[in-house]
Amino acid sequence: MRIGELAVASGTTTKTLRFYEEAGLLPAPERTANGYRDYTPAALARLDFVRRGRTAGLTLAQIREILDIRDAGVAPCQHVHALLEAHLGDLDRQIADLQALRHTVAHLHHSATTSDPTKCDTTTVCRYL
Amino acid sequence: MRIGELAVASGTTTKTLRFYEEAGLLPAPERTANGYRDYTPAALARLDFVRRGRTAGLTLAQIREILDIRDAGVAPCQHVHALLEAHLGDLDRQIADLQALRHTVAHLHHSATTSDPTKCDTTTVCRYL
DNA sequence: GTGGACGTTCCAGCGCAGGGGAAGGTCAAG
DNA sequence: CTTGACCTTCCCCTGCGCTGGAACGTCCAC
Repeated sequence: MRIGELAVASGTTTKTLRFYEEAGLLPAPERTANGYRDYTPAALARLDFVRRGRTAGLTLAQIREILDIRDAGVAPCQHVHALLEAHLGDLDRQIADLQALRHTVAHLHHSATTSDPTKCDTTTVCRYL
Repeated sequence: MRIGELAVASGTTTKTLRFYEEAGLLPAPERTANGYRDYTPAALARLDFVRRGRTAGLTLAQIREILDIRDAGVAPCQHVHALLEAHLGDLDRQIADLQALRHTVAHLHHSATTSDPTKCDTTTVCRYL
């Protein structure tokens, strides 16, 4: 399987595939006589896993950790479990932060809606912020 | 006021102040005879505005827009109002996205908690994702 | 033998908001 | 007279996940 075919099959681009190889996510494939990358179907399964990880919001570095564990012959279940737990915590924190920010902005927006613009003070640039 | 003093007074760094000047957020101040930047107290008020904008989650580019309007002698109220409204929409979208992602990750985490790790299939790297 | 669609490498840049550090000038205190 | 704390400009680096482009090789059909 050549790189272009794999790109189509995996829904990525050849650029991304070379980048993933460089980043250690995709093992360097065999080369054909002319130097072209020659992928096995395993690469497609791996890319599918990468895609699922990305969908779950994991970073490439985290996905690589999991792949490295699997490649070392160990089942990455435990690591994945811990990773997902930490990720949940991250998400909760991000959501809480964004909601707090949303409250702040909603307040600002509300005062900007109900206030009298003629009372603006030029020294503070804009009193709505 | 020298740059170091302004940095302390505004709670930023000299690096940031030069960066803001470069980015057009802070007008280039007068220079003393030896070439040092010499800030007026107005710079502090402006930095305070920048800080408030940042706290509200605005980008430096957005803050700059507001400052540019104010510097043009116009009250930026209307622009700020629209900006905040759009920002609210962005935040709502981000929060919704993160919550959807959280649901997905929570599901994955749950199956990783309740599943039997011995059933792992090596071809899919990890069935929890 | 030529065109076009593939493939290869390497280098650069995006957007965001600065940070690091070099190489040098300036000023006050000891 | 020197030390140390400031200041100046300059350019590169960070993280993240790619993307674009140049310059070149290869293969297949016509």
